Amino acid sequence: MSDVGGIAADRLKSFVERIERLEEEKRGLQEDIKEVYSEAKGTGFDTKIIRQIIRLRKMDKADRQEQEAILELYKEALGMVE
Amino acid sequence: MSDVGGIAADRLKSFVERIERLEEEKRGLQEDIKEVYSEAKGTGFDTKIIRQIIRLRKMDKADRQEQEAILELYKEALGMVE
Amino acid sequence: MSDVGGIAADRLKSFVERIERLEEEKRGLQEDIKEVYSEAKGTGFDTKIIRQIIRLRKMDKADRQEQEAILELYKEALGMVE
Amino acid sequence: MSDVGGIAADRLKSFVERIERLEEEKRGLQEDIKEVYSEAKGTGFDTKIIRQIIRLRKMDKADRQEQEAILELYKEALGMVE
DNA sequence: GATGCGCTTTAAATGC
DNA sequence: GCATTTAAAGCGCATC
Repeated sequence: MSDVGGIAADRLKSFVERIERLEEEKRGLQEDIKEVYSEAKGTGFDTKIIRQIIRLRKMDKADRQEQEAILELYKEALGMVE
Repeated sequence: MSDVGGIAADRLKSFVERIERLEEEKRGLQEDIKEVYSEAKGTGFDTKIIRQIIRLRKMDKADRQEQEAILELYKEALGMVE
Repeated sequence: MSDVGGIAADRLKSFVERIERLEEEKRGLQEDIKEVYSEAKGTGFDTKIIRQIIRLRKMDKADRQEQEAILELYKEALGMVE
Repeated sequence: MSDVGGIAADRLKSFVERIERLEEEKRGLQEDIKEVYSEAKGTGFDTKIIRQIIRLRKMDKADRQEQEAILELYKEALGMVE
């Protein structure tokens, strides 16, 4: 039986291993994503822009506009606009 | 057919969607991991400890690999490999 | 004297330590920067926007315009503008 | 005097400039580090090896700290600290 | 000798 | 506010 210093060692080990396995799979998907970007790049696309596109599609439109408004304000404050 | 402003819109769209799909799957795995932590917590484990164990195991592994890599480099440096 | 397996151990050590010292200083500056951001935040500024400002100031204006142009193009290609 | 669109322009400017100055210094240190690597290379060392040594020393240190942290956690878990 | 590419490192953003 | 995750920069390398 597996009680070590009041800790259920077997259960703990099981949790740790499950997590490690899932993380491994996750890493695999990350690789896949990287490959798609590579492929896109190889086809002549700019991956940085693709990333932006994906981010924008994720982002709520209202949020986006607010962000831009604040930025404008700050730019004005610094005389960065004519 | 799909050329918009000089850009192969179809291909671009395909890349974007593939990435989004993979990211979706990744998010799913992330959820799973979170659930395992929850479960562990529900069983009375401290997730902070579990996280640290996992980090440590990862480091140990990386460490070992580094050690081997450096050994290789030295062997090369000393002409011990052809 | 310090020749170990054909390697000038003393010299090597000296290089390593110099680099580590410089990296230490660099880390110190990074801390300082973080503190300035904290202070700005405490004064009510939005650090995310400050970061953007700094990035923009760094960026060559021409680059910026080109980036925007490309982004526009891609957005059009995906029908993200009306 | 410095209120522009509701923003304390002077303060903002001051923050931005402080950060830019610190970043400049940081860049200087980065240069220095690069030079040390160059010098080492000029002396016949393989910079790849040096980088690996440094990485390894960093890891060892982090590892040690992790070990201690986890030990602390376990001690806590076992009620060995007040 | 320059350019592009991939990888490592560093910075920024997100989520708890 | 901290820890994790994601994005961008910088660097060295290989190639032409």
